[in-house]
Amino acid sequence: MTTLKPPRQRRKQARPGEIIEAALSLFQKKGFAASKIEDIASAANVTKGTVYLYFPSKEDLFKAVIRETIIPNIDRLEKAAENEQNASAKLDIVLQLWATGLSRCRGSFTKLIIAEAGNFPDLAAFYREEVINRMRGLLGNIIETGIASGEFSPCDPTVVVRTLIAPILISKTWQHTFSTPEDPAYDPVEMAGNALRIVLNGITPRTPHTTQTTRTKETAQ
Amino acid sequence: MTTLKPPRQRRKQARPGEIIEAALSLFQKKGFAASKIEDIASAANVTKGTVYLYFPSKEDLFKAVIRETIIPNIDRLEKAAENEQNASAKLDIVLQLWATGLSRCRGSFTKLIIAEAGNFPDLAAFYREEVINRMRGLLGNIIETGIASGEFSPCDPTVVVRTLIAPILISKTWQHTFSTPEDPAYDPVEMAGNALRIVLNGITPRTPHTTQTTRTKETAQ
Amino acid sequence: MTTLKPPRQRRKQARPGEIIEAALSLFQKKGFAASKIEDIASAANVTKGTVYLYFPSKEDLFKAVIRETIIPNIDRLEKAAENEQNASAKLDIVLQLWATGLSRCRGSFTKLIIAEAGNFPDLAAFYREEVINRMRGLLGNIIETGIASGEFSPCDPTVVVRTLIAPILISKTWQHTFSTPEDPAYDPVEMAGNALRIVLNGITPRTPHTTQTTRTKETAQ
Amino acid sequence: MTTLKPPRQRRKQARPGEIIEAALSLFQKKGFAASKIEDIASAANVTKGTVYLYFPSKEDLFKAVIRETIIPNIDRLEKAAENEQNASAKLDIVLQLWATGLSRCRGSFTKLIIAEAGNFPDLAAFYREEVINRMRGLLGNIIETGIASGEFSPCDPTVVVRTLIAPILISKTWQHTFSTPEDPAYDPVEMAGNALRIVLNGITPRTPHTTQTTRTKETAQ
DNA sequence: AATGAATGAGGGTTCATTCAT
DNA sequence: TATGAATGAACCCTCATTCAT
Repeated sequence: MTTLKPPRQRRKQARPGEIIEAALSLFQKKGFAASKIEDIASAANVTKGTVYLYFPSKEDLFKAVIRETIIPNIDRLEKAAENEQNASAKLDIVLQLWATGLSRCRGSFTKLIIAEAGNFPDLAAFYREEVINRMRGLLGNIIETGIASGEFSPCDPTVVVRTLIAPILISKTWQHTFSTPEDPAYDPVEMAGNALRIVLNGITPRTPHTTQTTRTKETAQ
Repeated sequence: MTTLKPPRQRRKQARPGEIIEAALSLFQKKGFAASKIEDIASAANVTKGTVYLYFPSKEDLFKAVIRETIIPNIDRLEKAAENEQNASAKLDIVLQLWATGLSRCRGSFTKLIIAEAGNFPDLAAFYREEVINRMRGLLGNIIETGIASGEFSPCDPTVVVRTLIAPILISKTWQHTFSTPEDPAYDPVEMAGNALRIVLNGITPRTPHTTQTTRTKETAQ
Repeated sequence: MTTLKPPRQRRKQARPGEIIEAALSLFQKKGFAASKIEDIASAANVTKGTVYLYFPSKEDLFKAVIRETIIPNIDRLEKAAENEQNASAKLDIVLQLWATGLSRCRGSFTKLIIAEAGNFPDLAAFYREEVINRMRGLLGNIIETGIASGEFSPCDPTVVVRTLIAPILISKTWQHTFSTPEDPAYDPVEMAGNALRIVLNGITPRTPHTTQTTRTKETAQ
Repeated sequence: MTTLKPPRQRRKQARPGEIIEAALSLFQKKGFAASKIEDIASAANVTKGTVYLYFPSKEDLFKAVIRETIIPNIDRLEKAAENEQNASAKLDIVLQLWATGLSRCRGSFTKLIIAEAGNFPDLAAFYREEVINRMRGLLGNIIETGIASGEFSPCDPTVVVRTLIAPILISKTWQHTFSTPEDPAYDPVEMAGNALRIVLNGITPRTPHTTQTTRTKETAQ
């Protein structure tokens, strides 16, 4: 088994991955400019020089971090959607999986990308193509299917997609920007559930003269 | 007439404003840390030293930018809400005005704050107190009023507020992060209208056989 | 009377003097490098530009301060010595007057000169000639007179002079260097009295028939 | 042998010492504020950055200089005093050793501290505690012992200590402030001997019938 | 004669990058 | 392959000096 290899050997193979992981963590926590190569190195249990052995510059390391880390996740969401029958259920599973992934992640990738997009325009473009647009397409298709089947009212899918995505992204981003012990951010998973419910049903009472009954009972997560 | 004043005098009056404007632009374009005082200065057609003539430090300059740029807008929103009768109208006017302000603004403060919060906690705290919390309170109160009057279904105002705010913030943030000429971001004003409509009504058909009618017609900007 | 002149007029004449006085005060308090032209200016109730009207540079202002301030004092000491009869009395009056002058002065000139001698060698030379050497000569002559008349033991006047001067200079300098509320420096006047007493008892012949023995022989270097 | 070690290694060990030596020299020559880190660095044959590799700030470098240079000397003085029998001999050995140390030292710390105390109170306090107060205590204890044993006349030890210390400090300070080739300062060692002799004869009880003879003739320089 | 807005060289400090070992 | 000592460009900020008014 690989785990039985002598540590030194394992290390050699694993070095670049360990450095990327350490860099990811630091970039998420502090942003690109504020993450020092030396700190990344010591988080990966190597020294400064070693980082430069594998990555020609800090910027290249940053790009490697982005490329290695995000893309694999989207594939899973697409698979999951296919297994559901109706549009609501598809929306639900995609949003839940996505939010759960975000929630488990210690830092915020979105935040990082937002922060550095100005300084790394090509990275932002890469992220838009590979992540944002794929997510938009996935959710947009589900909405369109729902409209076609009468499950949803006629509406602009693009708008709905953005209204669904935004609270989740914001909740995760907020968590690393403004949350304090007294005023914690919502968890992305919770926020995803709430957002989907509101978007599906709205907050205006359905029947004009009916007392609003059970509507919000599902709110409980 | 002011244009007849000697240039030196005119400058003296105008300098702080010019510097704030230049700083706003650069901060939004590159973030706080990555904006060099020297670049801000030359964007304002002065030299480094002049910036320090009016602002004791880079951080103070940043706070001045927020104070001059954002806070006055929030005061206006609070006034506007008071003039409306029902909760929907209040929400509508507040969101429209807010989004219009954002739309006119060349950059995105939210993006800036998100980007720099980790490294400059003071700035983030200042912004949370002076901007975020005031917006949350304003919208939250409107929602509560609406619930009390039966205009809205019982729901958690905090959640609704975040669901309303998020798309607007995201649309503005996106605009400075990912938008390209071919794939422009939604304008905040448009997004605000859409988000309010969706949140008020939801996307699930109301009466099984009713056509969804005119509600969305004002959507077009 | 001059005090009846309109203030504006008086000011104009007095400007350079007022600036020199303010500069003296600040230089003594903070040293040359740490005294800002702007502070000197506002201590003299003028603005920065005005200082440059009278003194071409900070360094020139410093030199003017030295030249205008110290020299007049030495003349008085020489006069005072002439009025006393024996050498002890001359020493006493000179040291007391000198120490009193130092004591009244808020800062320490000696300290200032010591501090800046390295950066202003020509000023140090000027001070050595005009102040130090004149003081040494004055005191040295008194000692020599005293030796000649039998009032003092035969000794090297130069050494005695330095032993007399040092504690006074140090006391004043210390006051601006190390003294704290709990551990205040001696006043120069007090120190001068003590030093003279100790030195006099050392060089004044005792009773003619006592043998002073070997006590200090090991002292020789 | 150490000289065979690869230069890089040797350097690593030697760097801090080389930097301290360079700093000592520059601090003494130009004072603390006027010594640029870059100049210190190039005097030690390194660059600015290297100085910060070993010392976190200019002020810390200064403290290190004092610690390495002065404090070890005081320890030696205290040891030396313990080995002598009577108070005069203790004073003699302490002053001689101290003055010899000062004499060998190329610059004057006292001068440096006097010059910078106002602007860097921390440094002055550090020096007062670690150097001045220890010297005062050491000498003061010896005087008190001598008074108790009848070796000295009753007197104020504090005053005597200051009268003893002052000429030595001044001679060293003068050397770096006013001395010229034609008018050199007394060497601290010589000054210490002279001061001790003068002070001892003042505070040592005489015998009524001894003639004070030629004792001080060797004093002549 | 006086002002004070504006300048810009320069200092302390940080940190990505290099390179001898 | 890995190290870590050394570098030097760049940033924030200060302040002596200038000059239009």
